[in-house]
Amino acid sequence: MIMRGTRGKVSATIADVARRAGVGVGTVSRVLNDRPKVGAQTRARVLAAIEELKYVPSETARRLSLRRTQTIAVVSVHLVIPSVIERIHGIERSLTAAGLDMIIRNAETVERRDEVVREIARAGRVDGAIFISVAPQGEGQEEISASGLPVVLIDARRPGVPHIVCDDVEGGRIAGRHLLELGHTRIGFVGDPPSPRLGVRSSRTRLRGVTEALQECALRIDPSHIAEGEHSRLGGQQSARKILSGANPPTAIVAANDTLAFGVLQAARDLGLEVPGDLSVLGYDDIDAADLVQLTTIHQPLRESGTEAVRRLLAAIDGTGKGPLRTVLPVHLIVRGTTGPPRTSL
Amino acid sequence: MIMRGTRGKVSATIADVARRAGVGVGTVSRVLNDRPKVGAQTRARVLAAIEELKYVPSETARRLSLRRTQTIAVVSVHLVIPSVIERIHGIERSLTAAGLDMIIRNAETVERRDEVVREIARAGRVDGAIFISVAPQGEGQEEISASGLPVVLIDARRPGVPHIVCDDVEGGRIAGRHLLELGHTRIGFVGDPPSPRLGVRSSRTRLRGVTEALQECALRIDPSHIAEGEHSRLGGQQSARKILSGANPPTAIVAANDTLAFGVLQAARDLGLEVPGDLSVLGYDDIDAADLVQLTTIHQPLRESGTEAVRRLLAAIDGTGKGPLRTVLPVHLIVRGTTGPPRTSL
DNA sequence: CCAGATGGTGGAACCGGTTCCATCAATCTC
DNA sequence: GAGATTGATGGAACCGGTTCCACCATCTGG
Repeated sequence: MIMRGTRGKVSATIADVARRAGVGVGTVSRVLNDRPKVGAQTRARVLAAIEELKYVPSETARRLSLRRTQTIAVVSVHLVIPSVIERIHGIERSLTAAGLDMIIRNAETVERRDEVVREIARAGRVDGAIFISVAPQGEGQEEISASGLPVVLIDARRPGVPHIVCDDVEGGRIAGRHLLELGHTRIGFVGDPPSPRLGVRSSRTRLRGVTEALQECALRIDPSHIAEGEHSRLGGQQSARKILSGANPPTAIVAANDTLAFGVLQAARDLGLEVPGDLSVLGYDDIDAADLVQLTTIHQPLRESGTEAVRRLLAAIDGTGKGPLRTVLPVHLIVRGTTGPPRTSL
Repeated sequence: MIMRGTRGKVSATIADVARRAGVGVGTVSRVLNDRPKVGAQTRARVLAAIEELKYVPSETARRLSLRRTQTIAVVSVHLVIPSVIERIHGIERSLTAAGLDMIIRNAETVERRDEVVREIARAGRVDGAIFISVAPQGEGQEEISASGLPVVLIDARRPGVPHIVCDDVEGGRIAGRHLLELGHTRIGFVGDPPSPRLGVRSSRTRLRGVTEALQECALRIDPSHIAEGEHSRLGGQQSARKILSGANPPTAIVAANDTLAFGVLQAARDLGLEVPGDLSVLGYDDIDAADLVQLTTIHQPLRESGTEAVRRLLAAIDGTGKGPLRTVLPVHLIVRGTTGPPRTSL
């Protein structure tokens, strides 16, 4: 048994307004959309009728007629990752300002992602989509590009699709240089699981930056000082333990994100290592909790990445200029308490 | 210049399918909605036509026709509060499972809240709304209740509106008892700003629980050991500093949420107090970061509160039974490292 | 003074679904 | 075997906007 529109009073329609004002529906529509060619008195009469009837246009009818949903989809990995939340926050603000709705879908697994992508690709569900740290791939990508739906990626890259990224290589370099300047030479890296998962590789890119910084000093990372694991505190902890229990452990570890860095800190504690005395730890993202535990980290303009993505998406939807395929946002170092000179060099 | 539906190929409509299958639109609709009274062969033919045309029904047209938006609104305070995020996560899961869309609006200020409430109250925007730690008030409340829109509140109470809350009094009691059992007698409390702001009072309710626990032992809280400030780490820090700098400071502090508790920890560090030796700190929420800093806290079923809210809202939308006006979810204590016996009693 | 512009206006057609009603054949009932 | 019931089906009407076209006054220039 389905209940339909029975609740509340049925709101007035544009026809009611037209009748009340003694004009045609076309005229009311013109008034509503602030279009010219409406006499001053007529306009006043229509406005009065709208007021009296407490008329509010039906968004749904408008959408059907305009063939625009006024809604954009945000697809992200697990909704609890702090950096993702910050980005969504930026998106939300811009979208609201533009009078658009946002629906959120999360894609924790590859299967779920493909399902979500397919759903979105269906014509008419949304006017555009923003992907955060996920990118459509394979069949899903084909479907979505065939549908012509405007898409912008954040923290992900895919040939031919506009994307907003932070300068991950530079971030890695900055991290590496900071540790080098402190006197570290044995530097480790804890990252996300590698390749194919959800189509994002920022972890690897940051590693590349670190590597480059070391190369400038003719140093390199011992392969046994690199570990990759699940994007979680536990993952960071396990990776760090593996690295630190080796024969000649590093004196500093760069983590691909703050959550992993927290795990590294935990591992250090477990092993009785003092931070930063015995081990320096450097995170990435500068999420809220980083300040809490005094984590030195690379700050990314997370919220800005969201607003920028919206700007690009709206331009694509309106057909107003394409803009560059890639927008790179700057990052910078925030020194707190988890990095310092290595004990041996004191 | 407005671009209309010009991008991508125009997708097939139900009429195209009907023509292709050589049946009427009514029949196609019946097949689509899995309704009976369709012959087996006819159904097969229709399905074949759908397949051939890659037909996907227009959600917008469906909504207009059904007079249902298949969308619900989630209104929350600041989108960065971790407990809010967790709740939204629960909501998102349930809603997706039910095939509904969710739009998120945040209401950081009273003005913004009223604006959002008004927007939502407009008939036809959404089928229902969930408020998290905010509640419509005043004119907005009237408008929304006049519109007959189903609403469920989480972590907020308003007469006559169904709401999901955790047992804040009991949580406060549990917190109080835990500290009493450890031997504390001078217990302080750091909470959110008091009354009218956004219409939520859980901070005060938790305080009441603590007070009750103390009363069971014929103790009470020294009024100078209570402080209320902004819901942020800084707020907690300032409140704690005020309390701890008094003449006869407490040996333990209960915070109304984990974020405030982090501020309290910071204040303790600033003042050179050892935790839990000189000061025990007890949080509330059990957010992710609580584990990170080994904060003893009261665990609330945050995600579950979201799923429960959706369950209630869907029931209200379908008109299926009203259910109780108030649903209270249980809480429990998680002992970690920030609480211990007071030094004086050792 | 008249053809042609132009501002203002009404309303049909359309967007793409759902639903209800009329119709018709097949089966059931007594 | 006539009348009633039931299953299957087509299609018009409807949901509530937007847009385009036809039409009517005015106003303008020649």
